[in-house]
Amino acid sequence: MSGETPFLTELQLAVVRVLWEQGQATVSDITEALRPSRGLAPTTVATVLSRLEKRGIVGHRTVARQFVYSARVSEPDATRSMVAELTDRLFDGDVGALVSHLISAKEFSRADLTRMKRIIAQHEDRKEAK
Amino acid sequence: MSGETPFLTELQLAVVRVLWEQGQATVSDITEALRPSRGLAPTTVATVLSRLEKRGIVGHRTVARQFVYSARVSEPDATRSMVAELTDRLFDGDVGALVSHLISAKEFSRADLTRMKRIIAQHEDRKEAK
DNA sequence: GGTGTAATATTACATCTGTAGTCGACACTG
DNA sequence: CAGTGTCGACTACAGATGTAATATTACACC
Repeated sequence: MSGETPFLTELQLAVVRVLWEQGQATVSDITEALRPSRGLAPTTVATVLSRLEKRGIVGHRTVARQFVYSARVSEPDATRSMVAELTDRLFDGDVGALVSHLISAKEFSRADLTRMKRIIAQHEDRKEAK
Repeated sequence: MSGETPFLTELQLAVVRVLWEQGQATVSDITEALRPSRGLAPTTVATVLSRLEKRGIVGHRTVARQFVYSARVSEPDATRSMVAELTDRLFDGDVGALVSHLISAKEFSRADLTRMKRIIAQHEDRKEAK
């Protein structure tokens, strides 16, 4: 189901993010939203959108002669598949290895570690309860 | 120091991995190593290698008229930067958010959670000792 | 010293991506 | 009805990547 892993580039992600945030948006809406950070031509945004549509990442309906785009992939799903993709590539799918890497690789603050422990504990509780 | 984040594609990673594993290797060594999984032409491997060299990911020295390549980027560093890249892209650099996502997104086994806690504890000890 | 051989260098080409210009259609304004 | 502004469609083009064929070159061996 659902289809291939949508791996989004920085720009693609920026565009889809606007859709996630606003629910739906026209080319100009998105161009505007990205103006501060990117300053792209409307045609550029349009091109990106049609390519994303070809991949099934977004869809559109026409309203008053204008395309109103919306995301076809939820943010959680996209995030999940991208993280999964990297986990596969780098850790052969072993999520534990990723976590391990995260913890040992970077200098984590005591607070970070505490937070993680809390997150883990919460998850355990949820499991427990079930 | 060190430079830009080396984001490696699947193929590039496969090639560099051979170098990480074998320390150094010629084009044919790598072609051979990847034959089972990919079956690439030697020229393809050579092309990939020279492109990687242009990016500073690998380097070579000439021995008996043959190029002996070796990685210029360590596996830990490459892994780190790729994970960091994704963390930035998806979680705005918040590693805790990534961990949180990992834990809640996937069904982790009790064992996984335990393992994580152990890893965290170990890390804390190391900090403590310091 | 000519030749075959092995390895590198060069060239090729399709696809994807970032980025955008231009063209054509249509609706609204007078 | 003609002019004009808006939008999407189409075209363009450079750089990266996957994939490889072909050209060149430097040796080692007769």
